[in-house]
Amino acid sequence: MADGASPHSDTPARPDTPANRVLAWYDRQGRRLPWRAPPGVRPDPYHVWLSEVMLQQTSVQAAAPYFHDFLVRWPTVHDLAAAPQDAVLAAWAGLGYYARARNLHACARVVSEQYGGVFPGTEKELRKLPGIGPYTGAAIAAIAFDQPAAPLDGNLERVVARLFDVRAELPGAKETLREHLRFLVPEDRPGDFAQGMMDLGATICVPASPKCMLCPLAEHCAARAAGTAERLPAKAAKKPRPTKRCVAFWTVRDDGCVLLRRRPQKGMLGGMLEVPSTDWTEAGWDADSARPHAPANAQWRELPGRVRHGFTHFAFEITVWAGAVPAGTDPGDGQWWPLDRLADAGLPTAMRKIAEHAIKHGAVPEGGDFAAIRAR
DNA sequence: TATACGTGGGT
DNA sequence: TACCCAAGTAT
Repeated sequence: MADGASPHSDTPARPDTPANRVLAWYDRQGRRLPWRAPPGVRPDPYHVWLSEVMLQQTSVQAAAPYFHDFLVRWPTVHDLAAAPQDAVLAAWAGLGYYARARNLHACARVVSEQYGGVFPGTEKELRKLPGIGPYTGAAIAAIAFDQPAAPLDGNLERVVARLFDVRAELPGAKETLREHLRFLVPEDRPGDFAQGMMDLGATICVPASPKCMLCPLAEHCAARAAGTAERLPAKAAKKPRPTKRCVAFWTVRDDGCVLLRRRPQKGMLGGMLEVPSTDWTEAGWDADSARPHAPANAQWRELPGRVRHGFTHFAFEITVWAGAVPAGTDPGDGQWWPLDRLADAGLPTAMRKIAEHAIKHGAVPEGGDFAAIRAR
């Protein structure tokens, strides 16, 4: 809760520590985020948990609309726990890192069924739940339960590395950073301190061209004194990214349905719907090698161009074949999905691109009014 | 410790 | 265009 000592207050001035500077700065900013409770109000652990999972490796801007949608749809952890997994995955579609959605749902079920819907209030207990790792456990403990925990995310890594001029490479330097951070965390308002540090990293102590002139910690900052702030934290070099290719089969039934298939629970896009395709390989496919993988008998037409999509660890390049099949065609291990409800399928972005590509090239049933079909 | 795992925006 | 980066976790 905010109680920064005002000039007219009888409260003795707080010592000039980095934590107090961050807290004073945090109070001054008054930054509002959808999941942030007003000053002095203890936030709902369900909201804190939901937002923290959505924010894992994800920007505030991307997560915000999903956070809102989830709360409207599933106001309590019991509601989320009672939802079918397919619905949760579809609602998560487009946000990425789909294991988060599977773990979110699993976690909701544990909290609902084993904890009576009440999130545990300690880092240790939180860490046992699916999808809650070192960062998220500490963040929930600090923000929702006022525990003196020290969440260390990408923002904090950067702020702490600069504050102490830690030049060792990440991820190796992480424990060093954690040690430094431990001594900064205040007993009072640890949650606000954590959020203040994250805000600082997001708005002032940014990766390129940090705004040191505006920084409340500038006088304490060793990297600023040494002139190294701009290039910290140091990071290990990354591996080159291969390209994987496939042929995707856009299979349209003449009553206006398209064939989709659910992916296995583990691995890329686990549990999500996809456009059936060959395996994804670096070698790629020619017509003769691809044809046997088609999900149905049809006159296949290769659509012009390629769909390209960038994943974290490989580039994805898709050739789309379109084919029409009659009503009654066996979906095999897939399912027929009405084209005019494709937006409800919850396709991950790569698959949405394939669908848009096919629709753009007219691969829809003849006669019907499918011109306005939109994926997603 | 290293790798798999999405996506969109910024430079 | 290409790379970096974002409130990381699981294995």
